[in-house]
Amino acid sequence: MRIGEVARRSGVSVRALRYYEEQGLLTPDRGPGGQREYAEGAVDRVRVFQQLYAAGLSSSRIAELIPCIDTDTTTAHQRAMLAAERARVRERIDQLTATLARLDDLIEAADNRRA
Amino acid sequence: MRIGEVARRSGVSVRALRYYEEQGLLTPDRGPGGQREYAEGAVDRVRVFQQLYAAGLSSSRIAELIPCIDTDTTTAHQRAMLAAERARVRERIDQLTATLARLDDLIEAADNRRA
DNA sequence: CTTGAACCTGACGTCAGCGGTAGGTTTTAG
DNA sequence: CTAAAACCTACCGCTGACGTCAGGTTCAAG
Repeated sequence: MRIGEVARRSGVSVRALRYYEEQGLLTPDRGPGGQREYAEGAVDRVRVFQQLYAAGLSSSRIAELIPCIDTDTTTAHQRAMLAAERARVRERIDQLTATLARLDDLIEAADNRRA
Repeated sequence: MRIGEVARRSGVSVRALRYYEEQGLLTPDRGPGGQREYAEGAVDRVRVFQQLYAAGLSSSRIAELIPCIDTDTTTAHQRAMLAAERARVRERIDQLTATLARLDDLIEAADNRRA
């Protein structure tokens, strides 16, 4: 599969895919003409990357997590990182939930003043 | 209250406070020597700003919301914006919750492989 | 009255995750 | 065989929320 198809199927830009490679997240093979050749699983992996990016993880963090995704062994360090990132996401959710409540207050107050 | 104290009490940098002013979020008075003089409520307002920034709102969005915070009337436009931002935060929470589940999967898998 | 902390105004630097462009090569369709 | 679509590398640009000087002013303490 070439880069354009991966882009279409995963919903990210070609540029983004090359960027991911630059960051060490993807290392596709190269065809005889030098073009990138992606394995089937690439599309799913890109989707995972997008999800982790959306969760606020940096490229380097995601790179560190890759062995947890596709190897058979995990080191203590990797497990600790997973736990740490989980905690971060958890905190973020809690914080956003608080913000949501704050916005609800503002909305309620605004509605009252309209009446 | 001068800028340094506001910074300490609100937990942001002096630079950030000047930036907020640049963005129209804060408009402190000026003392005779040209120094910024903040009212008591400034600290709380800065905390609200931080919360909204953390929720992914931009400076200009926050600036638009300010009238909802401290005036007595709100326009339909402002109420619509509040609702839209609320929806955005809600979506973000849902997405993060999905990511959390994903991380939990990874963690469980990692733990199994360790055993 | 001096000195050092805190303040002021520019203005440039940073970082991340790409977007966009230039200039050239490879692949595919007809 | 040709033309266009898709690909390549290399590089500069962008945005947002500040960090970080530089060079000068003001304030509080002794």
